[in-house]
Amino acid sequence: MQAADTRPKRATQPRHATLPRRAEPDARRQSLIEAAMRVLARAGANGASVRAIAQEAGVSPGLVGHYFTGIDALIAETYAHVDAMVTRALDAAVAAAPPLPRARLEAFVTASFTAPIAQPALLATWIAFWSLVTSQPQIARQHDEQYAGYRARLEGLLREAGVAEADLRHAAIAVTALVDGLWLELCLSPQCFSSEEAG
Amino acid sequence: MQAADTRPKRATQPRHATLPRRAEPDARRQSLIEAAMRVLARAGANGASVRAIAQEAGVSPGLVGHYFTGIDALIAETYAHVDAMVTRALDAAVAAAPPLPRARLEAFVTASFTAPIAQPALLATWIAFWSLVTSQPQIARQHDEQYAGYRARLEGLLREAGVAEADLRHAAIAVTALVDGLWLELCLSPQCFSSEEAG
DNA sequence: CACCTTATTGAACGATCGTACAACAATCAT
DNA sequence: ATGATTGTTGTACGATCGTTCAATAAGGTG
Repeated sequence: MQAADTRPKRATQPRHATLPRRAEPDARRQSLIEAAMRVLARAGANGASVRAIAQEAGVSPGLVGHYFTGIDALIAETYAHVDAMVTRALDAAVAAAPPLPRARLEAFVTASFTAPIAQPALLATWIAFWSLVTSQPQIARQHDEQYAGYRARLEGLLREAGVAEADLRHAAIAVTALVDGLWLELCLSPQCFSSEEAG
Repeated sequence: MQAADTRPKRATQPRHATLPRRAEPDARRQSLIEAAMRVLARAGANGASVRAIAQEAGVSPGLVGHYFTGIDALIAETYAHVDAMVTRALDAAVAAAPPLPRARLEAFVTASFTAPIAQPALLATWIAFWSLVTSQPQIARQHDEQYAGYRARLEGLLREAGVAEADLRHAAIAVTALVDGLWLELCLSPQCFSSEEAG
């Protein structure tokens, strides 16, 4: 099918000093996911193309198709990676708090507005992922699972803090919504707040 | 420049019974904005192209460039239109409430989860707009203005309800965040709630 | 009627998109 | 060394993107 012409095949562009030319598959996958995060943060959801991400990772565009079924799968895995990072940061904050239930809950909430979480750079990842939720059922399922995990962790903290079992679900939903809403406002327009508390 | 061949120029596709062939400019603009809303709701942010919107409106793709400077401007105006619709619905709900300050505030909040506001179809408009906020300063300014208007209206209701002047700003931000977070959860995963209240 | 204005069309352009695939290169087993 | 395996490249393809623009059609004015 291809128009078979001269076929110059030599590679010329220098790699920008990241991974060895032939890396272990896991490291390469991770490298692509992290490149996707950087491109999403810099260029937004519209600019996160296969070519841009591959160039950011210092590899050829064709390699993306070798590790992921498509660009949507890469974005989904990027979201899962960010979600895991957030979960890790929150768990660490809770573990580092004094063993009082109330303090652990507050550490969970305040950690959502500091550290590696509250940066507007992550917003583009969420937006790119959300834009796939409505159209792709598989993405919707992934979103439900990750959100359920978040709420389950929060419900555990609320139970420790003495919230009645009947109100547990509503309280977790409310706190989640409040945190998400504040986080969204914080990312979209950096203004006065970052020291709010809830309860 | 064009390859001048036979030039068959007759339009063949029947318009789907909307506007006269030559409409008043304002009506045509409105028609394009509403078509953009439908396409955003159906195909998401990725599928909202100039051609898809023009076809939905029953016009030629070139007409979009005649009424808007570009697709980003069309999305921005679509967002402004949705924002105006939401504002109108909220004001109507407040006006229809009993004249007690508390009842007016509750009407404002509960109206955010009913009527023409709480439908997941609007989420795609917000997402498409948010994806432009980080990269386009003009869009960011528009977002700030519209959000400030929303908060100002809410602050007025909170002042009537007896919230202290010092806490007014924080309370408005918190309620806004809570409403936005709940609305976002509601759109992303239709589950158990829609009868929550705050205060 | 002719004339002007302008809404509208349809096609073309260049750019970029996601994906596929044959060729190349690096590592490992033998 | 030789061959097998597979990470990796570079390019090509078809599709679609946003935008532009001469040509056309419709309405208003004289």
